[in-house]
Amino acid sequence: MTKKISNSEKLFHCPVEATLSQIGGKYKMIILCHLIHDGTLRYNELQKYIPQATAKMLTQQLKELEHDGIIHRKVYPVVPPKTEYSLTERGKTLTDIIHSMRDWGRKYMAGSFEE
Amino acid sequence: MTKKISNSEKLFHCPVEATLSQIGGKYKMIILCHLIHDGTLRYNELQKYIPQATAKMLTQQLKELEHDGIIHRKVYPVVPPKTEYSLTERGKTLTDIIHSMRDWGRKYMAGSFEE
DNA sequence: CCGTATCCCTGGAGATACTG
DNA sequence: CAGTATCTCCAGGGATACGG
Repeated sequence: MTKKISNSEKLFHCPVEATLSQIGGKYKMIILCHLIHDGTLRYNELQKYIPQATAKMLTQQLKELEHDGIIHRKVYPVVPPKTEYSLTERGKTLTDIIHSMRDWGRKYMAGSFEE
Repeated sequence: MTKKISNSEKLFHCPVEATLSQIGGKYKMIILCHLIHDGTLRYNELQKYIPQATAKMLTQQLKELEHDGIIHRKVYPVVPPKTEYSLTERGKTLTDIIHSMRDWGRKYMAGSFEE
């Protein structure tokens, strides 16, 4: 059992670094992109959207986002299991960033992603 | 001598991934942040701003950004050498993204970076 | 379905030394 | 000053198998 997870009390040299400490993880911005678009997503829906991430990676990134108060994890005690991920209020404040990234990709990387 | 450098012709699952393929590198957004703020910076000025990046890493990230047409590298043939980095027109289109990240950091990570 | 636990390997990245 | 060239290491992350 390791503690780790996240860098509170670390000092950064500029605000962008501080932001990256929260959403700079390998798949975090992509996760946020889909959550912003769809509102709520189940674990396996996220897997479908982000097939390049293994289950281990996806789980880890989700855990960190939850730990940092960016997303909310709701487990339904049913069989088979059901887990839903959604943005917290803090998470919703990241919408501007993700939207500007999405818009830039559409405009300047057109044709390099599936429409 | 390896070719590598950059992922043209790769297909992404969403526009955010495409954007990240250009500026997702470890220090790229931080480099851009400073170039947007200062306009033009010399190599050693960037080193001062980003001390956690080694010379090798800084050079590599700058090369990739140049290769992707995001920054411009101007070498002055003087002694001692002088090299200036600045944003290309394409690079300037990333201003929205970096500014929204900077603003978010200031607002929601206040106190975690040197003012 | 929604994850965890292990094993394992590679390439990302640091340290160091050197050059035009 | 502005980089390059090597060597090295370890931890980020993939593959696989299993558990509630």
